[in-house]
Amino acid sequence: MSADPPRLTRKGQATRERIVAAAAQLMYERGVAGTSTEDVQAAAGVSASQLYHYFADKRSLVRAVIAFLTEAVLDAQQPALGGLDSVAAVRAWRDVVLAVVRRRGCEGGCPIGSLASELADVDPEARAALVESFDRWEGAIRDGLRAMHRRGELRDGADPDRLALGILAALQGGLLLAQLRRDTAPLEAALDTVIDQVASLVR
Amino acid sequence: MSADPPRLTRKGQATRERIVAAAAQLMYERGVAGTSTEDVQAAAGVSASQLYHYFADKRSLVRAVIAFLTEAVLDAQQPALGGLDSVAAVRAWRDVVLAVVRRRGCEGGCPIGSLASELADVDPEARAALVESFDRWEGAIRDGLRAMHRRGELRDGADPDRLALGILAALQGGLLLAQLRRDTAPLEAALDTVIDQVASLVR
DNA sequence: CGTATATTGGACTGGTCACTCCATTTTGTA
DNA sequence: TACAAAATGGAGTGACCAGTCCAATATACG
Repeated sequence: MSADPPRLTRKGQATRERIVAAAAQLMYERGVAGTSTEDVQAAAGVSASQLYHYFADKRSLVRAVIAFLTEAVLDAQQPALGGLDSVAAVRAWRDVVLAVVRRRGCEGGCPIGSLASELADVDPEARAALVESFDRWEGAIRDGLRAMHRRGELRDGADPDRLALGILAALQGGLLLAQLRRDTAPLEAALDTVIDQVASLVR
Repeated sequence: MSADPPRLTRKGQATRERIVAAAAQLMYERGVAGTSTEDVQAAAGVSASQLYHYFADKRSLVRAVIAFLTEAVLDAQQPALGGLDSVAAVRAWRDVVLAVVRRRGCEGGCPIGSLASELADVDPEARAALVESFDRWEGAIRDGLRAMHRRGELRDGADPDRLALGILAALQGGLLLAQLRRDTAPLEAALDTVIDQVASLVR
């Protein structure tokens, strides 16, 4: 499908990463449309020819940013995200997420969610990449709940897959409202509501 | 605070509304940054001087669009949104929301939520307007749950205000995931999870 | 009817943006 | 060391875009 990528020198790799990191930061703060390639050049300390040497166009830079932010977001939740196989673990993860959000003063929302909202209907390739990002996130939550279910800790009627989706959606909606109101209360309410529901399904 | 608004002729009023409706449609489909004032002019069939006769600048047009879409979104959920004072009523509202989303093929997400994500951190006035929009939405949900609580239909431990926030967040997150995946399943899972939680708190 | 005011047409502008081009320097490797 | 490929500098380009300007027309109202 894709042609062979041009070989990258160590220096080239470093430059490329600097560009992606700078772009990710700016696009998170101002959105993709609000970030010009010139802004990225200035922030990364590179010239136009460098940026376009490593990326075919702005959209392919955006795809690299999606990959970069996906790793950053999932990493920031580790190790809590890795073992969500008890209500206590889920509540601990909730606390980790809230700490991250508080640290940045409720600004910025979810890096992946913001990109998803902006790009879902205007950039099909970005959308596909974002679907994959959310699949990984959802998968991590689902694995924990499935483990609980397998061990018989959840009632038979409970559907761990749907609960995982419910938790992820509550997180995204809670983050949006927290960003808008500059207050973590909506995020706390959202997560606690779905986590209480999980708890109520424990035998 | 604001100067007296220039008087509008019937014709002027109609022109102004045509501009707002066209802008709302385009900004919903492509985002605010993705919609140029020239696009709006073409879609509304007006000239640049007309647009800038009725709106000081693009940002004030955006504020009008927020008001317009807020009414549209809340209206689309009536009368279901008005009487959410039983679990059955909440589930009926859920079905109304899902019908709306299905009708548009899961494209577009939430008109207000999308604007919130794009504007929360870059346009303080827009953010304030969007906070008000969500307050109205949340208020409608909260009123229903409070009525249930007042009538003693919810357990004493239940907090109707937090539940209302949880429902709104689940809706927003579910809409985002549904938009991204082009599938209503995430929205159904999100809403059902929080609604089941409400149901589990009924005496 | 007459006049003040609202509405409209449409060309124009200064700035920004994504992206290109070509020359030059640096790096990997035989 | 020599050479091919990679990396970089930086000016340039055509398109687009928010907002302006002034003249012309339509409308309200005394």
